[in-house]
Amino acid sequence: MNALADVARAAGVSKATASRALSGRGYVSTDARDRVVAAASAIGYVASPNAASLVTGQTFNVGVVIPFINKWFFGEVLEGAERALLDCGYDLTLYNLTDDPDDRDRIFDFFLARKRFDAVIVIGVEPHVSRVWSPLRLGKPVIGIGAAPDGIRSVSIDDVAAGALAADHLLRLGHTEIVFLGGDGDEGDEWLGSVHGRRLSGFTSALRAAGVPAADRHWPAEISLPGGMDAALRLLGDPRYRPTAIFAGSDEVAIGVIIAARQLGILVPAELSVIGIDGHDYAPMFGLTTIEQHPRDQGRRAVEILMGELGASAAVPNEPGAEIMPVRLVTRSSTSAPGLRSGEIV
Amino acid sequence: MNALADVARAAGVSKATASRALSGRGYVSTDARDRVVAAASAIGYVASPNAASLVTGQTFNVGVVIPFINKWFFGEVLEGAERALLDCGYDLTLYNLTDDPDDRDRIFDFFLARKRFDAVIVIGVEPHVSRVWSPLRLGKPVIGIGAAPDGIRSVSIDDVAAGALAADHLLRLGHTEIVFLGGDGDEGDEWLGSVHGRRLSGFTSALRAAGVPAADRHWPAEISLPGGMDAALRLLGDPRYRPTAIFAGSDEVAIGVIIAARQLGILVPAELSVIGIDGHDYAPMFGLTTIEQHPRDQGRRAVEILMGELGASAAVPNEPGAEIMPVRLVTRSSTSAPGLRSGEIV
DNA sequence: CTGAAAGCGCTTACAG
DNA sequence: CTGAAAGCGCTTACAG
Repeated sequence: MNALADVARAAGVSKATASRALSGRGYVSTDARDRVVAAASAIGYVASPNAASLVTGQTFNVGVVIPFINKWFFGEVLEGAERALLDCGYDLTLYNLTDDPDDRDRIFDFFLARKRFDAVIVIGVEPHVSRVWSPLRLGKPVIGIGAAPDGIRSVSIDDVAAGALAADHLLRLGHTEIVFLGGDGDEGDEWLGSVHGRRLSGFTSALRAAGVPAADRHWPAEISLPGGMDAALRLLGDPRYRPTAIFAGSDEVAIGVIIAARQLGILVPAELSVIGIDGHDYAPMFGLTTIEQHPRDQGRRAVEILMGELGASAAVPNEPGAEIMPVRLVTRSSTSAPGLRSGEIV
Repeated sequence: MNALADVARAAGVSKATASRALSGRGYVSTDARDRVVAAASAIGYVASPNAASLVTGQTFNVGVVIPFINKWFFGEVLEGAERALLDCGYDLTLYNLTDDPDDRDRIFDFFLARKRFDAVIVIGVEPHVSRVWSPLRLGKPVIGIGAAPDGIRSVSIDDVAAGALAADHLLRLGHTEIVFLGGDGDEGDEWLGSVHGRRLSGFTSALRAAGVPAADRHWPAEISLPGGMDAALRLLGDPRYRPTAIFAGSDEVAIGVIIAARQLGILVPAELSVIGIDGHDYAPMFGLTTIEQHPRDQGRRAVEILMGELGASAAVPNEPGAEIMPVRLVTRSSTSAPGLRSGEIV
């Protein structure tokens, strides 16, 4: 029954030697190793990682918590992390965290707490979550991507700087009537600390620095293509006030804005400039100017950091710190100097 | 050290009783159970699933193989499967299968083969893969979603019927110049057995049944929004031949077509009707007529089937069979009777 | 209903 | 370089 024992017997060695030969740990003569490997493949030996984990304490398994799968940023991060983990021989166990509070408790306190993971990656979990859940109590390395609970290190872009960069691009083109589209309606402290809140705050600071009125620049929008479209239809459909430029909190929102503009007969960029954040796969086909980031790299980088820590036993686990990944302004055809406005034509 | 022993001692019972109290298996007096539960939470006991798996043979973990994460169908299936598994107390271990052959071997023969999973779900793995890899040799329940290697049961829509349904819709509107956009360029046997090949074959059969010439109706397109756009720009940009309708193999391709048409100044549906397959989240905002399916339900259903088998030890594992999920024609504004063609206006 | 004991399939000091 | 033995943290017949 004991599979390893069968291999050992067939190879004419002890279980200990068979184990060493197969795992590559410890000294084994070339001869013995060859016999063991041959016996293993002859028998069709498949290892039981559980048994090994039980004694070594290592699971070669990382838990990943993600709030969305079918949104571009999250899907890309997940692909990047999966690839990097696989390359290191690690499994990725996926938890899709919904808004349901019971769900959160179950994932955080039950699934993640069990001794099944060497480390945990939390994607897009906002700082304020630390009020109800501290990953530190898991007692294992944790890292956030995009955002992270307070006190947990993270890999992300500088959202404040990205917001300012987008604002600067529009200001430099001569826009002053700019609206930020994205995130919740309430600008409570929690929201201001979130990814989209930080993008807004960078944007607002840049406006102020340029001497442009910065109040009431925020229109809420669900962070998705339909969400961007809906918000833009409401915003642009109101003839009393129409901005000359929109800064969308994500490319998905920005593309929704462009589609809404087309539907309303508003020319982009002549009558409306649109800039996003992401570097979405679809950005080129819509000519979208954007602040480009590389979520796959963020996923990969987070795994690298985790691996460094898991390998070097001397390292301090969960040393706080934020790894800032680069962004870049990519100018396409959705932004230009403010031109004619339909209101003025009519 | 032995965590369960600590709990047992604190509760004044044996490890056996503590185990029974915590797992809910076997008889335990209410009194003992309460003491054990109290002791466990006082100590902060966290179970080691590995140890339990080692003796029971159950891992409460399902391996999921998926070729893409950031495509709508696949993301939805994954969300549906994840939710269903979580509700059953199962973990989902994710493997993103790329085109790299080394990758395939590693995932199929190493990662999936280990005794870490109670069952395996393969998403969108085409029939011909069975020539190089048979899931049956895993010796555990396997199920496919969307497609499945030969000999493996699956949950999917009837792609042939869906293709015919789309064709019938266009034929009924009066179209005869119809092109199918999707899938590879080569129509080899392998491809014809794939999801998009089956959609094409249903489409072709329907044309023939209606007495409409069915040869050379297939234009290759990468299955994505940019892929649909590129293919449509080439197809529609050639003035020598322009169909009055396009049947896209997926909604992503269809939306790409609509965007290409806009860019070329071709009116949809007046000059070009477009129909897709999926029921993508973005379909409504583009007014896309489509054959709607529900990938989340497919993910959920596959988990149900697996759970039924894992629960009932009497059940025959891997009994072949295809579970067909319903589709529905959803008519929106992207299809109409064929009207004026730009070529004719000029 | 409860406990002592064996054992799940491995790995790892330890002694040789 | 190799093997006998102990043990990782649980569960499960078995006998009571």
